Amino acid sequence: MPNHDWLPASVRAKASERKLKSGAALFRQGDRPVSFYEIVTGRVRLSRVDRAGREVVLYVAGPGETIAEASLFSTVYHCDAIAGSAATLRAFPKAALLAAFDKDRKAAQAFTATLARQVMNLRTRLEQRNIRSARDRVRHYLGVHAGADGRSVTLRGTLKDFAAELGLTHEALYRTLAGMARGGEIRRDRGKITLLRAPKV
Amino acid sequence: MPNHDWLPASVRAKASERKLKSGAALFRQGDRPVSFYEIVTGRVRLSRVDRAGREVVLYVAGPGETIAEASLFSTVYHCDAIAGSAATLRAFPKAALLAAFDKDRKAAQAFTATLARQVMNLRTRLEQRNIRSARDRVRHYLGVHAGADGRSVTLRGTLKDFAAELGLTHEALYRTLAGMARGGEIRRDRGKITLLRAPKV
DNA sequence: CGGCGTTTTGAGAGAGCTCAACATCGGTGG
DNA sequence: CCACCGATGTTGAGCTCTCTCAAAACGCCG
Repeated sequence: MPNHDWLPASVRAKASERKLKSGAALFRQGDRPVSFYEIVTGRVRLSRVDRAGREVVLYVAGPGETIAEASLFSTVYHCDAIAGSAATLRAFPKAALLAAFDKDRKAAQAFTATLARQVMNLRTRLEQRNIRSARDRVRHYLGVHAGADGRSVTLRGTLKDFAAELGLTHEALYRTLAGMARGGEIRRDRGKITLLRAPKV
Repeated sequence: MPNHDWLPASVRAKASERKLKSGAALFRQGDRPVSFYEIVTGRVRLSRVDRAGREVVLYVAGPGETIAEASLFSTVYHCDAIAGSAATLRAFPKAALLAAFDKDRKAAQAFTATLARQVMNLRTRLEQRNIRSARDRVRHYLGVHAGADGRSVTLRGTLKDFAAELGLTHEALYRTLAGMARGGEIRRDRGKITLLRAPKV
């Protein structure tokens, strides 16, 4: 979800880069939001600490994803943001963003549209996680992400990344893909998966 | 997430009720969006049909949830909406909504804020689904949804509903809650769960 | 060549799912 | 008031599937 689509130039001009070491905090619960962040590289996890002192991870965001959208509309962060690896981020000042939305209705609408799309994407991923079977989960993914031809998907990262996105261990995914390929359901060639025939119901 | 918060009166006035029989389509992929819907009762599933003719369910929406947010900003629906049971919906004309946002900046911002909150909620639920252990999933839920005192949660619906929200079978949830209560970790009294002590790591 | 991360395959165990039976509760009507 | 009924709540037993731990082949880069 590249944000270059909807971020007005006036805001993009005010963006600043920020680097975090692994384990460093971008912000803490209770801090006042001053910026909105896009992750360029690395991972940042959003988490809360419960009464017992245990960390509850809410989300792990990767490259291309944004965090703290909702905080744009609230006065404090309601969770911590901690780098899970060395990470670089782009920070967009909250004030500049809100000002831009106030002046530029198109920008505001584009931002809203982006959020609406995110909502639908997240719902789709949520539905996927309801599927227990690794094979059906892969099928669901292929059905949702198939390209224009409706039969092939190009993977962005490694298979391990793919496994994480599917919420499976990489071993389970390897086995599942191998099994589907053996059964003639899919074909794999370096980062691309093609649906060969309908899975037997 | 009651939408009464952000829907301006001018739009609410234009809302119309609509009833669907089980299996009836609310809209089909490719249709032009004319309305934005809130589900009052029943279930509506969003799905696509892949080349092989198999239905891929993207999401199942229940009472209180809204569908087709993103379609407000696009010219065609990109999935089907089909009633999974007898359902009643409230329809808000797309044109009225957009017009209201254009006139009333507060309404537009409120809508955006609602979407932003939804994004965060969905991310939280997504993270929860990454947790395999039923017990840890319950703990995560309690940690996230604890009330002001940080130790108690009041369930809205039945335990079966709770199980569905957690993505567990109701049997697994019964057993887990019983086990946690037996171990002195929580206390249950009709629809309310209280955290008694920190779970042993 | 040597090291590191990804990909792949193996074996075993645990945890939740499935099927099944039963208890409980609230509403409905005779 | 009681019998009936459906839905929720509860417990039992077995099974399947993924996770976990382990190890080896493969590819890439210094």
